[in-house]
Amino acid sequence: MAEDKKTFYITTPIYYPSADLHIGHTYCTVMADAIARYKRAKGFDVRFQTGTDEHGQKIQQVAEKNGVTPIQYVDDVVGRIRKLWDTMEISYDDFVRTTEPRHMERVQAEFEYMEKKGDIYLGEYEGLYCTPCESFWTETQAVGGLCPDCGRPVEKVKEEAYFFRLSKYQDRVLELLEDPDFLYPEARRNEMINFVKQGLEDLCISRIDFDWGIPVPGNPKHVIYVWLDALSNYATTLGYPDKPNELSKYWPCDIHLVGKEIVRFHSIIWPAMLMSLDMPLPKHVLGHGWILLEGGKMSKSRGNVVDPVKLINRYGVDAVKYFLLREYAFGQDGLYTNEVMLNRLNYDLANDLGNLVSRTVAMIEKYDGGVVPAPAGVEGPDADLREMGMSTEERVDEYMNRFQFNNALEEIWKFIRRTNKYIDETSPWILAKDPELKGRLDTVMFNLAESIRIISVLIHPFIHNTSEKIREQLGIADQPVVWADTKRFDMMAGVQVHKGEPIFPRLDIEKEIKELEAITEEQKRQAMAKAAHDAGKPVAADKSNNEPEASEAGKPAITIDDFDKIDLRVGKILSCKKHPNADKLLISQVQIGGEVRQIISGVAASHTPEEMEGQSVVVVANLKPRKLRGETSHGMILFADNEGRHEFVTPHAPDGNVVK
RNA sequence: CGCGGAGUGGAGCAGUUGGCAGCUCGUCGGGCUCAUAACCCGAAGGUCGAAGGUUCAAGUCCUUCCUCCGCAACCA
Repeated sequence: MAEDKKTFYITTPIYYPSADLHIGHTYCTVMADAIARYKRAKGFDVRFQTGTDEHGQKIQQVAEKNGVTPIQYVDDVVGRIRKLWDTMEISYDDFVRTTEPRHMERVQAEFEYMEKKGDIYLGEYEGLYCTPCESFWTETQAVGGLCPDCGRPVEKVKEEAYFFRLSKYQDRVLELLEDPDFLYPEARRNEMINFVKQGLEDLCISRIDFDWGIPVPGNPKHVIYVWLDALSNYATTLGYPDKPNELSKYWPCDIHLVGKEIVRFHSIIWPAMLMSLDMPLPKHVLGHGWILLEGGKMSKSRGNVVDPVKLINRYGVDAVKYFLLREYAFGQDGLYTNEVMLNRLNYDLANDLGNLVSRTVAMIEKYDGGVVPAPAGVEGPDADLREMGMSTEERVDEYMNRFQFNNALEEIWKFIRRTNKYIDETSPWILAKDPELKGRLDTVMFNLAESIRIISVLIHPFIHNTSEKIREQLGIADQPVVWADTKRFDMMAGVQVHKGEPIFPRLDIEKEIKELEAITEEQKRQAMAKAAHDAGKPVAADKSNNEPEASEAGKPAITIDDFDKIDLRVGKILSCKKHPNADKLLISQVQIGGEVRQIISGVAASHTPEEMEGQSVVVVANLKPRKLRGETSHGMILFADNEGRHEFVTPHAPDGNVVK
């Protein structure tokens, strides 16, 4: 029986450990975990894989900045990522790191296979290169032939590189995308079809300008670049290509769960690679939406990242999981606020579910000495309750098959509310007053115990700790959680219940919001203090510093001589107009002493030209002139960055004055 | 015409293949007291961004337009 268990393979993306993860990554992993646990409950032999994508230039650079080797750097971050998943009780079966030999060797084998087949060729990658920065830039990035990072001129460089014949698979990929079952949601599918129809170019898959990667077999001055390395993880861990039996057990993958930003790589490039490798294609790619904050996307530099650890410490793993799964519609972006989250916890978990368990167990203790009585007969709302209880599983299953976690949970909660209503309908406290109605009271208590038992099974894949707490109070903690038991209504008679602590204590929302905000402020403050602190000493000395906030917010210390190089002047904006050919730019004529300069500023989102005119400002006067979308800017007007809004820095002195 | 997303009762959102517009919260009124000031019932509240069109029938399909939001170009 166990032999012919159906298998099910689901993956999350492998995350890039250049920084710690935030609630967006948690969201994706929690969904994958819920699917994995659900499929296990349904009897599948599940393989759930997550991991980290550890190569590439950015890791190499961040590690250097921190004065450690790349592997030391990623070991540290990956350790914290694994700890996060442990804390969240993510039930992954395998955690892949692209720096592991089992992965690297097999990627090289793939490369050789594809090369032998003629799908990989050595060509020339042409780009604009800035030697001091060791970076390539595109034509549009390097405006005016200058490096966007350091301002020095870039040179056109042709570099040897390997290419994958992506174009060869264009028609087959298009065919795949036209299968409505392959890629969800539909909006993404249309987007991808459109993209492919515009034509696929061959993909550059190697680099020689950095070495933190998997060497190209037979030509080790090249390292394999990003996608061939990263995407392969889904198959290399299964033993591709040397262990075909293990591979075929779980391959093709059932679900690649990914964020919408990498749908393209998973629904176009990865299938094309697999076609080249003569491997079966994954069955589904699911692209989920983003969790947005008020005012836009989460971003480290804006300091508005929601830290999952903070929420878990305060409210528990199940609360965070429940919220993520219940609140957002799959595939669409969703808004996060503390208030929305706290409301969910209170209404659904504390009021509806937690309170239902409390009141039921309390009544069984009060009326029956804590032992669930046997039912006497069916009447009134009994049949409706039982029918709904035993059929909820079907509706949950339907939604889960369409990856609609929010609706699946909503179905379970409909039954929870139905059970609360049943208590009102039957008014056990009235039945308890009349000894002749004891039989009826017994039936009611039994039906409630059965309903809650079913609920405990239904919620188990999503919030298993809560399920176990409920089963503890129901007195069935020692019995295995069996999915098929959601179809029964005859298991609770004679069971001894135990009243315990409230499963979810009710929260004081206003107080919690205030405290969460205080914590966020404190974290921001610490990050800034740390950045300032780190800036004061050589970076190499601080090996423990892995916080990207620090490197982004803080700048290295400079001397007074460095500062002296900058010529700061007071200027007065005489006139201002919008840049005719750019959304964010304003062009100002600025009086600086006897001179009038044209200076362009990227502040159109914060100020109208009218607001600019007449302002006194501080200007960097000796900045090299530069063209911006066709207009020359000679200098820079300073603004204070107030959470994205540019505020004027106003000097109270005549124009032309030196600022020092 | 750069790419994409969104505009649905006070708020946040669902609305599969077109078939009487739903959910949670909030508001108002009522019920109950077993329970975590929880639970249950009822009510008010929407020209589904605008205008055309297809259809017996459109939030749902087509066209045009308006407004927001990401990304990209650009933020000396």
